Amino acid sequence: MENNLPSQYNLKEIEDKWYLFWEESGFFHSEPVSSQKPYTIVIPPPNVTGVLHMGHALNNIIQDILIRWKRMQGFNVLWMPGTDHAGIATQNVVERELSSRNIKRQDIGRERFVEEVWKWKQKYGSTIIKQLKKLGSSCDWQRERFTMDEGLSEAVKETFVRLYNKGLIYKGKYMINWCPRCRTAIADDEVEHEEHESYLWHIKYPFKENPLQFVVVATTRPETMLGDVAVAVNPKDERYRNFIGKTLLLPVIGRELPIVADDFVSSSFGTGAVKVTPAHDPNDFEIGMRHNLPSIVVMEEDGSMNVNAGDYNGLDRFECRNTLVEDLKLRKYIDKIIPHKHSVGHCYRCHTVIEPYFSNQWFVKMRPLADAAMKSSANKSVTFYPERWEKIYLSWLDNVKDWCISRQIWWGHRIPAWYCDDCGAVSVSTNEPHLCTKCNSSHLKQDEDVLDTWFSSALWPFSTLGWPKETPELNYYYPTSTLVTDRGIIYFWVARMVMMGIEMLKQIPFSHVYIHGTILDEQGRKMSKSLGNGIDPLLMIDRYGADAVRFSIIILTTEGQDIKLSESKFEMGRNFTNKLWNAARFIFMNLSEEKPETIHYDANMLQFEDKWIHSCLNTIIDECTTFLNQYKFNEATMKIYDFTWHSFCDWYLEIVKHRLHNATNMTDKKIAQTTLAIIFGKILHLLHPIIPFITEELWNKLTIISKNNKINIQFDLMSNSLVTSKWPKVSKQFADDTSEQIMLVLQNIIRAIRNIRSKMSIKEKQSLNAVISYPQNHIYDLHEHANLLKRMANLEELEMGIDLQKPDNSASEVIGNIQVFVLLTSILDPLTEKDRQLKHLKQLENHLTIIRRKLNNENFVTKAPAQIVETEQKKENELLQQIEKVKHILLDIGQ
RNA sequence: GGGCGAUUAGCUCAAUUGGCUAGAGCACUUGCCUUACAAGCAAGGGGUCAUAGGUUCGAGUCCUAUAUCGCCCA
Repeated sequence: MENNLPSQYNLKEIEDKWYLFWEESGFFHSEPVSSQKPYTIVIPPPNVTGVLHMGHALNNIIQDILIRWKRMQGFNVLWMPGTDHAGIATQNVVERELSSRNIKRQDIGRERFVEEVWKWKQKYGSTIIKQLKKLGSSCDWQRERFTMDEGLSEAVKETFVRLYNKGLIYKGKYMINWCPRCRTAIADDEVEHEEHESYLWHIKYPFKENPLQFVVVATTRPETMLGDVAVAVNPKDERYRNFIGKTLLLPVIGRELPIVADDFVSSSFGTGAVKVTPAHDPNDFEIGMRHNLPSIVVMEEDGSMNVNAGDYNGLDRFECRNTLVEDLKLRKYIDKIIPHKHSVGHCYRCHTVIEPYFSNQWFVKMRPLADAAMKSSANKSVTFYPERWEKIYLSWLDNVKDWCISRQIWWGHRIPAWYCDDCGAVSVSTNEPHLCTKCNSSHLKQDEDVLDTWFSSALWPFSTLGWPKETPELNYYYPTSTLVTDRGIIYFWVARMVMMGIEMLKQIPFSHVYIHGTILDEQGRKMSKSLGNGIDPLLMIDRYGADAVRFSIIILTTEGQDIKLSESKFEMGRNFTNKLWNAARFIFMNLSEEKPETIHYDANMLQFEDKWIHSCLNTIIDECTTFLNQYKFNEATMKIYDFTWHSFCDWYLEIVKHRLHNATNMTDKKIAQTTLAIIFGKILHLLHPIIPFITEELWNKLTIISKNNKINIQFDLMSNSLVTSKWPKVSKQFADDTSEQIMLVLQNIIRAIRNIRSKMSIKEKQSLNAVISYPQNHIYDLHEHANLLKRMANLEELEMGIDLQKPDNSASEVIGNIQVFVLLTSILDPLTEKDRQLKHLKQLENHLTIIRRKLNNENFVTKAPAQIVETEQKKENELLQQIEKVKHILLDIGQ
């Protein structure tokens, strides 16, 4: 076994090797075991067209940490992976690919097109899955699911039919959001609103009876006027009261338009008179309904004007706007044009301007579903972390409108509704019906449309477990434990899963929802393809290693706060993994013996520093576990980081070096070696959920070296993998407050001496003589630690005693009630020393002022808790003593 | 227009829910290639906690305004 590692950590082969081993060992696979408690996470399924970006990375790192940690805690862990079919996005991708071969989907027809998509999926669909593996994600890949799988498609049909039969799904002609580029309807929340600088066109509509008189209407979308059927005013508006019921003529077209009164019209917007275009505006649609007005559709599905647009037939909607406005200007119908800022809806898939469109679509009736979901929040069966997201989720549920679920595309779950050619009846069924349920005709045609992808995603927590079949998995793993996601899909996905879970299974789909932050670029902008400001996680993995990427990301992740990321941030993770690697190098080098002997590792045989590091470890295990329970990933990580680097490496390793290198007592050497191995082993355990690869590599080396050298590292289970090993537990026998406090004093003394060295420009290699004086009542016996102090501060001679005098020509330091004097004779620079002491004095006096300000305040002494007052008084006392000592030293220098 | 979040060291962020002299990482200064690690070690410097009021014995933390930035909804 090689005990010499290279001095720099080389990750590449290690990561692939271990991932393969874990997968082949079946560590990630879970089967229902009734005697064991499950812990389940369903992955937010990435788009099958997707490529891993930083958002995915963060999302999956968090899930993997939870999963690996719970697995180590002994839960039967299932992380259910998979992808969704991303109807519009995938169809777009395949259409684009076909068009490069000069093929339109209409050319090859629906069936062949869908075949092409499946072919594409077979070829490229696993890209993101492979990337998730690179990240180290410990998903149960044997259970990988896809929303278009047969089973999941059954779930979709079953849900549709049940909701339809219950009256919760209906079809009808309503105003929907139409994307002229994707040529499909989309849901309300798939529309992204943006502020646009545009104009408000004031247009004169002449009276039929007197064409020289006008009503001026203001509009932001003049091209829609071609579909106008009325002009509306507020009934309370004095300016127009007399015009109500009169008729106007639509400019250019000449259509007759009644003037109607409607409360909805705001008198303060524009002129207070608005054109009414029921087929192209949701508010106008409502007005149209109230006044029994017709709807005139003036556009085609691709956003071009249709025959109803008269001379403008065939023009694109924006071209039409320009031409029409020019015509209106020529014919003197424009009153004025004023700049106007307003919000314009865009398709969230392709960013095309959305057209409100009057269309026949399928809808889910949301009110009853949303009410049930709101109830589950009220009784705390679904909890959000951080909790503020609950309010946002609830307000969406509270205001939700019916959900348009039909999409005019080919890739997706085809709506299980059949229309009878003969009687027109609709049959809705999970199986294809052969006869019309109403007239028994066999001339049936299935609905052409497919369902919104989110409809199938909403079923993900149970469709992946086999529903609608009553599978053992469904019984065992549902409801799942935690859902981890970004705030961006609280409405799209989280809310809909809760609604569907409650409706279909009468049980919430998960009890915790953890909402993490969004990854932004250095300037705080969202990362996007169009801005080109994204950081590719795979490139980062390649450069820094998956562990470094995971570590860096997670240490930046604070309680749902957004994360500004730049490549340099990954250096932190790289540096830490390198540090860990080198600590291992040192340890492994020092564990080997020519003739290893077995000893009994007994708490009574431990040296001071051994007890100290054990005690610190105990605290860290406790804190780390608590923070993970609270989803405070960065705090947990910081704690282990700090312990590993600044307690274990900076102090413990340095202190035990002499026991390893210049050992006279072989048993004591073995104690040091065993402590090293035990503590380091626990560190690897604690770090494993965060940085699984390097910890696994080092753990395996550690166990082998320990075995070969008869070092009993005392783990319950000498597991061959950290994946299946046990999460460390606090052991009370090692709790040792006293050692921790003494070490703090020793560290302060050592730092003081090193500081003197530095200020007096004395080389580290030059050993010094020192005197330590402490008061009669000092609680710790420092004599025991003389050797430790001598080695760590590089002292030749060290004298210790009660109330010792300051030797001549010495630099001093006051540390609480202890005084350290470093003998410098010829090297002492009195001016430097005087500066040091004056500075220290000033610090102490400033502090004293602050304390006294409190203590002199009668209200503080009487009203603050006694404990607080007491500590302040204690501080005052200590400060006074220290100040006195420093003054004394200054006096001495002065002489 | 409504809601939420942010504003703390040059930069990126913490601060255990009101109580040690506000802490890290990076950057910076000084000295070290000390046989684990220069991706490192040792010692340092650096903050009017956005602004203005208020509550309190005590405020970075709670309340009320204001400013700036970001996100969501309409």
